[in-house]
Amino acid sequence: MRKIQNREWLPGALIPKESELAAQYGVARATVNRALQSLAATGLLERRRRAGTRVAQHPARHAQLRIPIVRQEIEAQGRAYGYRLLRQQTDSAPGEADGFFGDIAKGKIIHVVALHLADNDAYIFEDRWISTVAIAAAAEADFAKVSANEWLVNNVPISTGKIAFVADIASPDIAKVFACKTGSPVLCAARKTWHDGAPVTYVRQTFHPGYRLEMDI
Amino acid sequence: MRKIQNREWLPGALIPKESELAAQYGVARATVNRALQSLAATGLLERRRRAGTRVAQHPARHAQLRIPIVRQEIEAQGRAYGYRLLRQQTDSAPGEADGFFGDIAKGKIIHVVALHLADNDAYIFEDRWISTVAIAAAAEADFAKVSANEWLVNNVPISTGKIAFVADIASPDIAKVFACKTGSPVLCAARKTWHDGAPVTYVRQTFHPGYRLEMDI
DNA sequence: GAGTGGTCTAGACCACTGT
DNA sequence: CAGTGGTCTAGACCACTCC
Repeated sequence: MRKIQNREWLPGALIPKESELAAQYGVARATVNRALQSLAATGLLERRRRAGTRVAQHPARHAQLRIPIVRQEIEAQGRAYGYRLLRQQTDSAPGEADGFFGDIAKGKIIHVVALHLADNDAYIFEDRWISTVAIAAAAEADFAKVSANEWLVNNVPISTGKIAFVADIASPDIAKVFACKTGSPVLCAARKTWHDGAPVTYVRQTFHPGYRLEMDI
Repeated sequence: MRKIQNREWLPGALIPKESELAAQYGVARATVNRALQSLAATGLLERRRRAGTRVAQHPARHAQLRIPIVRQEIEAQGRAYGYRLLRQQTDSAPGEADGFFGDIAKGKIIHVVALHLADNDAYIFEDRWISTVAIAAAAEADFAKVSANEWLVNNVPISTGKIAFVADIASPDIAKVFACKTGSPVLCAARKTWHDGAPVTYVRQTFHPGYRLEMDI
């Protein structure tokens, strides 16, 4: 890393092979290997068998985002977490989910609208659709007591997912929730999760106006 | 991972120690160690010396965001990348950078305003401040030919940074650039980078309306 | 086909931290 | 202060892929 930062090894340059570095630094090759793999994971190096290891052409590093678990995020700020269920009903898949739920029947999807609070201030407004096909137990869950977020974490096996962040403006309903003007800019996250290839839940979270999504590079 | 997904090991549970797993699976402890470290890196496990390894209470996995290199992102979509310098001048630090540049004198900061284009459509509007204290060569650079982004990548040692995403609304100027209405919601990224503890550059990028920042979980 | 990185092993010592 | 994970070593074999 020092040699890359000092530009001794320029972007695109081929660096010595593992065995040479091991000899130069007087360490075992396994140690060199772990170091180089670690740098490759952050995007500083590109490695290919037989072709060797090169300094990345665009050594922008990868950023890691810890997906915010709402309760933890709020409590980490020293604020009191609150949760309020606004609506829970069976529903059809939302148009914006864009085919996520495939042809799952109307009665098989639960629609939960809820609000996460920090010290009684609205923090995140959440629209969530849960498939009872993938998660049969969800049909009997009472999301008034436990947030759907936490219920799913505690009852559903780990799944894969995709998340997208977009900017939106507060609709009149959202503006009322956050006590802001209609048209205020708000950050939204749309998240889809699957388990075993089956759609589990689609969530659209609207963060309070002024929210900053921060991460390290 | 299978045992966590099948809920054999529940969230919060203490799992066997490395040496036991090594015996169970008939592999070396170093192999178990690498596997567990890998799962810990994705957020599925939490490990502490002496305390052992536990399944994470909220096993939401970490999302990795590849910071978009603008040219690559656009070309990956099969669109032609374009760059236009709108303004370049020495300037003082912007108020929004919030003390990032410390007490660096007014004449020591270059302010570059530029536009990244995809097939001649405005894609990202960029306001960038570069410290010539950290990067003396920047004073002579001509950002009309090369984007500041690429110039920095090719001339500045790798640095650390922070990035924040916020939602904003298009100002009249921004709206003109993107040919959208004033007040349209736009996603913005504010990025600070340091080298050797010294501030290097502060960038505020405004993405075109409708931009989605996507990542995998 | 040869050379590179990928991965594993068996063993060792160390650092941290909970009891 | 004992037990856990963290890290290193020396050696080996394998998989891939470029020439």
